[in-house]
Amino acid sequence: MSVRTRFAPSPTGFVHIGSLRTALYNYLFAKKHQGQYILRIEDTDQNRYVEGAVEGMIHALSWAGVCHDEGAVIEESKLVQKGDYGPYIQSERLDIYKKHIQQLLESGHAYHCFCSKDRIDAVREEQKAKGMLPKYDGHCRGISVEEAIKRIEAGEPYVIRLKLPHNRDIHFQDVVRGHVAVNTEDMDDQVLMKSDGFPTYHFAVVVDDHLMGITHVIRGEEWLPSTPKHVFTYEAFGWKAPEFVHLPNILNADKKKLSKRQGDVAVEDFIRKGYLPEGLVNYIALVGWSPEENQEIFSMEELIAQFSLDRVSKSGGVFDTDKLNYINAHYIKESSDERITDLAIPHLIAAGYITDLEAKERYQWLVDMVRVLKGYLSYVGEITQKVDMFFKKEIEPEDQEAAELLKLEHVPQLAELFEQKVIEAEIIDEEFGKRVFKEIQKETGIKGQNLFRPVRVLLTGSAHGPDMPLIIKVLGKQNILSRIEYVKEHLL
RNA sequence: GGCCCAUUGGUCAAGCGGUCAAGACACCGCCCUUUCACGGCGGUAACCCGGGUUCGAUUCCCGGAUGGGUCACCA
Repeated sequence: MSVRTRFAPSPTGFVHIGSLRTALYNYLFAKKHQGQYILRIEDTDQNRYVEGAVEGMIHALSWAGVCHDEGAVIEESKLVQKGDYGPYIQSERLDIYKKHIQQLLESGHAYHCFCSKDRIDAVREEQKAKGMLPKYDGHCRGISVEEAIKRIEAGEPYVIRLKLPHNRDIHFQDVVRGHVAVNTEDMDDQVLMKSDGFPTYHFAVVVDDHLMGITHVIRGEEWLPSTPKHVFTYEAFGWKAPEFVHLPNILNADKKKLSKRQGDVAVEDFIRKGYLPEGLVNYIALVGWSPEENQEIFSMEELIAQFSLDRVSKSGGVFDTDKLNYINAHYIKESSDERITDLAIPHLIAAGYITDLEAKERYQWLVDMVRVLKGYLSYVGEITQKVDMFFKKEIEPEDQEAAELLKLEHVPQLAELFEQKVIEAEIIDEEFGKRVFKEIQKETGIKGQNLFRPVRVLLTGSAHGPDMPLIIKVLGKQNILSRIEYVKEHLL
């Protein structure tokens, strides 16, 4: 039987970085085994409906290159469903759940519960006060189907609960944790169908995973404690349970579950900042999984080829932005100048450096600038912090070091001579930069750091930065001349 | 608190009874470079604590400690 995996998010608005990894592992495992990877939307909580969330999530996932074979997809900007096991949106499967809950009711594995919220709360309070595990007390367990029907017809609200046997150990094998057993006394008669007619997660996952032929349930470790309920439900249906694979959490620097308070957790945040999909995916693949060989940089194809569930870690890993940056910087360096330029333009516009129109008119110039800066970026959005030297009109020494360089006694002479060379130049390209330094050196005897560094400050205000000839080329004649004029007038 | 899970350098992690305990990020130093990055080379730095089992435990077992997860008509 071919492998079928699924990523089943609840459409609450964005894709958490941990969810991306879950989706990725599902995808990698399926592809590795020539199987299918499915996207199912778990929208059984009507109170949590968020407009456009599904579209947003699909967008983020496809940005990352984690593409599903079946499920909700966007075609011609419309949300449609693809595959033979649909619908893939749980709110469209209500009749399926109704049919299946009936089966459990008939087999005695589930029962109607008419307890009010108040009663249940009171029971739980009392249990807590006594130091007991708060759980449903089984008040309605004994209600017969006939009585239940009567009460339902009378309009009483109800839920349907799973009827757990007493004191029984539920066993299952988790692919990453191994054997796990939980006693039913430590479990609750979980609500399967809510009073609004929607299934709970615990019921819908089991029904859907079975009906959709899912062979491997790969999900976050927060589901580990509720897996016994699912296992029991499979059993109640007489179904074969899939393999369970519970992934360790991704943590904050303080080792707590990655949360919004402490920085970026949504893949949308990383897209916005200008991370490349290859970078994020490559990094995230490495938190919770390690390859056999000492490899760090992986394309999606390589990940697919090398991925294996038995190399998934058992314990949570801290999300390390430094390492993400390192990997992302690698991909930025490998990318074409045009690609990075295209990504950089919105940032440059937002920062007010260029307008929409200029982005088009001066595109080639922007590409040249990006070529100079590319090697300095961890993520594309960072470019707005590095680009000032190409846009500013007034050169002021950036720091003490730059100011000192400008005070050297040969600087006026240097400025004069450099300006002259630029005025005479036909074209200002990289070669010009290289040549002019040689000429000045020959004519004046000024050389090495004494030559390059003051010129750098003269032109950029900074004592450090990218290769001078490159900067000279990007700056161009007019810029260089006006900058030297400014410095001569104000600073020398 | 009950239950479940985990524990190798600051971080990600390899290791699967005998190793000088890999590698990467970060950090430090050197080289390259007019400078800063990049790159290259090198360095600092770890098996949570007790008991067992064994000729021998980071590796296996049991306790403890610590951390995390979970205890909803949310997923």
